[in-house]
Amino acid sequence: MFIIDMFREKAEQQLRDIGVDARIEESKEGFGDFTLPCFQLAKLMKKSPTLIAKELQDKLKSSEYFEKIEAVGPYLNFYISQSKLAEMTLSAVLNGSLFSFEKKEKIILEHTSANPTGPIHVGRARNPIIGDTMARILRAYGHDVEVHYFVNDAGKQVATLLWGIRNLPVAQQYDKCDHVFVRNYQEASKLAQEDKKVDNDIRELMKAYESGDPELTEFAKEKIKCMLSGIMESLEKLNIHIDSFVWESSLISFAKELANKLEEYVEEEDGAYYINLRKIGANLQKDKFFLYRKDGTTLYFLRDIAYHVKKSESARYLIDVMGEDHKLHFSALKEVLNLITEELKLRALFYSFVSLPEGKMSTRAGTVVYLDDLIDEGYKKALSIIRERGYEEQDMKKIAKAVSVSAIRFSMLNVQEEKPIIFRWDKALSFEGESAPFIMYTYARASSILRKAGWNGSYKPSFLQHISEYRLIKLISKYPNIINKAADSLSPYVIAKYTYELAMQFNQFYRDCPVLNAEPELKNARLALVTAFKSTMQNLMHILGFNIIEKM
RNA sequence: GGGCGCGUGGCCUAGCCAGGACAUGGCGGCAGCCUCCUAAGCUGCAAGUCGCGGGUUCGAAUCCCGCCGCGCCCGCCA
Repeated sequence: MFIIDMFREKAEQQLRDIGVDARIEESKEGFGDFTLPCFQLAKLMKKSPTLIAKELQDKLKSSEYFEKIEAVGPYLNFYISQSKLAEMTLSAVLNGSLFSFEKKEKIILEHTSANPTGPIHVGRARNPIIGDTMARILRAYGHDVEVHYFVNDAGKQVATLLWGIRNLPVAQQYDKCDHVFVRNYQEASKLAQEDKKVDNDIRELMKAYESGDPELTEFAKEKIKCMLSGIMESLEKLNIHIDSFVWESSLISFAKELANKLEEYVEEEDGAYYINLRKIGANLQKDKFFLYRKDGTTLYFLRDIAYHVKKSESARYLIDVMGEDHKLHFSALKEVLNLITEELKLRALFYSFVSLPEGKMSTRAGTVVYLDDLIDEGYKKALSIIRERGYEEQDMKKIAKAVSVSAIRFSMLNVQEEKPIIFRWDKALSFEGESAPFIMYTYARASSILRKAGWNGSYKPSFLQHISEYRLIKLISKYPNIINKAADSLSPYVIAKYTYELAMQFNQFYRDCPVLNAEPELKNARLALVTAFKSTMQNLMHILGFNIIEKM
């Protein structure tokens, strides 16, 4: 059981011992640690809540776990024993048990899966950042996570890309494929809209490709790999790593087999085939989900079903990270999978879009900020700030890189996933206040103290009496609860908020409690706390995908 | 038109699922703090009809109903 829950349980036990069976809540700042509002009891006992609180206070004694139990108006407040909490928390951190969770399930988490038709832009970047962080959270919580990227090399978009590369001049301004071929893709899709013949050519190309034309397959493979490596290069800069790429084209024959198995639910319209979800009892805003075009080529819905069935063969728990535009698709997918697979846990982490102040991001309209450019700008900005502080050249580069990468990740993680984000340069690259550099700076302060102190490892927790010490300890003790919450609710932002809060609390401690100049016993106790903070922070920064640096 | 989500000081944001004590923090603004462990930090001040209107409740930012605004979706695209 997590430390803080143990204290809660002890408080509830003390209440049960005097015949009160109630759930206590966490207090607001300044009212102890736990509280029992007595309004409900007042109704039952037909007495005023204030009187009840007072009576309960008189019956309860302070204990090993609670140093004070006090009635304030209609509330009964419990104050945790500071030395007990300090003792338990510090030892849990220092022996590592605070950070270790029991082994859990095998999970396949899919994120990004961006079409390999152009560079990742800021609008899309929320997906890999959320997805990668979610994977790190689940791992920290004890799950065995495999991260997937579903490569769309089978749809119309890709046929358009291939047509564009074959039939239009290839620019040479960039060295990365994604920045080069995106122009061909843009131009090709524009032409396809204007010219029926181009559209037809692209459809023919798609048909030939799907039927397995060897020369075309080879060409496509090569180009898509190059696009993908450009995308991955961008993602790796942000410490985002994919374990496994699954190519859609490899699933086409399997997808067709599956479609046959679903025969009884499939209907035909003008030569195209769809699955009728009403027939399987689903109640969505749409019943017809098409599996095949009338030319016999497969559609994304069918291929995605096939992909999920494949995944379910190696993991019983699947998580998809995707934009809110996929909600209907996902609901339908889930309905179909219920027919085919048993005991599959399939969950989605949806996020809202990132737009620009002037509106939606659109590659074609040119209203787009590429991730590569954001990373470059961040690096430049960080470097210019550091230059004024006089570091060695190689340290400066390392710090600038760490700061920019972490700041970009944090700015995408620090908002609830379902809230839309309007991208602003100054906010995405904010280095002050609620930001990654603030967190990193705080960590560096702790590192600096420990570097100078040379602690021998002994400490007596009872020396930690200051309110700022206590608040820091209490926050550290909640680490497992926070990981638990983020993992179960699939909410990376919970970790971002907690990490920020922890850093903030350390800064209070830093201001109020000098470490190096303290009396020996107190100094040792504080060094234990600083060490505990640093370890906790290290875990959190790793989960957030920051570059961890000791000095800045 | 229907479905899903969002609406909290000038701007951004937490709390909402599991209703309770003065609504969390940041940015920006104003006023301060480096003979003392890193000032990317810290302190103080100004600034809020928690979109609007009803309801439930001893008590509503939180739950319910209705409305308004914004986003996304309702493709033989992915």
